[in-house]
Amino acid sequence: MDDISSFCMKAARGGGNGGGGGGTKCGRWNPTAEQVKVLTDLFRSGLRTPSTDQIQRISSQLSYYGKIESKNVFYWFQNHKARERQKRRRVSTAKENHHPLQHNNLNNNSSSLTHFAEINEVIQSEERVIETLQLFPLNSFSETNSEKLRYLEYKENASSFSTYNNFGAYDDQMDHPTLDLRLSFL
Amino acid sequence: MDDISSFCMKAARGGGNGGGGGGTKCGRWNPTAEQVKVLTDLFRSGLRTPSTDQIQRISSQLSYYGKIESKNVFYWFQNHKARERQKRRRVSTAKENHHPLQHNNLNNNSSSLTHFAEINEVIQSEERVIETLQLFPLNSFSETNSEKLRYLEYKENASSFSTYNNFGAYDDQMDHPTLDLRLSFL
DNA sequence: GCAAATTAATGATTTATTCAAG
DNA sequence: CTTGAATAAATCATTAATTTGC
Repeated sequence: MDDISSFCMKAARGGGNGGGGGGTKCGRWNPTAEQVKVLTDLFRSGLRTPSTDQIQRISSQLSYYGKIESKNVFYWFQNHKARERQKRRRVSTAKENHHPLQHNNLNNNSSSLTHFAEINEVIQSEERVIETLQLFPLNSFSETNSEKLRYLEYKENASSFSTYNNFGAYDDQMDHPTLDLRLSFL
Repeated sequence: MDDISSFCMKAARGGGNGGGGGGTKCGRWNPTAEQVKVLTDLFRSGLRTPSTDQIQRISSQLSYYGKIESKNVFYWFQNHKARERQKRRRVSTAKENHHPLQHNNLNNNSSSLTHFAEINEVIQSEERVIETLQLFPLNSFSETNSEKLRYLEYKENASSFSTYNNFGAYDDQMDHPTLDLRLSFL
């Protein structure tokens, strides 16, 4: 609880911070433009999870441009990586019905599985619920048979599988299919 | 029988992949965010090697979100499982001699952080970064046996890190830099 | 022009996973 | 079955941008 932030001198507000200047804002690391540039270049070059050694070197080098600690470098890569991914995901999603779980989860007795509850909630949006198609019927035929099948089949029949794949139907808005993702083996 | 893959229409390339966009890229399956989410949730819920039956149902359901074939589902699980394992293996490569040193460190400015593994980059589901790069070969501080620190340590030592608000003196290598930050690999 | 108020970015923490070892 | 190692996702919190009223 000894919070360091207690004795950080609040320095010049506004006017940007001096890169290597004297401003010692303590609250949190505030990277300089040069620091950000180098970090970004490293990231773009493919570095995503620098090792300790790398972090220390980066930090050491970047300290020339201003105050910085190793942990800042670590956090920067963590955040940048995560947010780039986030950004990509957002972009790739055309219509995201991302509804926070609210209430009634139908009468699924399988709601004991938290993940599934979430999945169901996400997929079946509030608007409309059509038909429930069970991915994993509780009374599915012997899973033993299914397991032994394995997907070596796919390699052989890869082409034939694609038969029933509709393409072109994914663009228009159909009713939301409801995935009933209860696993039979659970 | 009828091979779909033969008549996939080459559509708009670039412009992101449309999750629900119209592009019908044929080259390879490009999962939408929703598809990835459902698959990931299934995986997290314990599904690792879906049966043929399961795969078909999953594919059928996911086709609502975009083009998909059963084989894609199959391959996804194969790849995801394998890559998760790979990732963990890489991380725990040097874990052989696991010595817990979550104790008070930070005595040595350089070696307080210890434990390591060598992950320069981990492959993400969508992103690929495969090049290995050296950060700053100029100063070959190879004294570190490439021991990577676990950054949980940073959290623990956060207070100690922030204790030193000195900037510049934090690293023993204060020899300024020459700013030779040219990234050797750039 | 300028600050107070509001919003957007992003640094820092916490939490939930994964595989693998014991 | 439990625990260790190590994230990555989700979240919290603080700083910078910006908007707005004067």
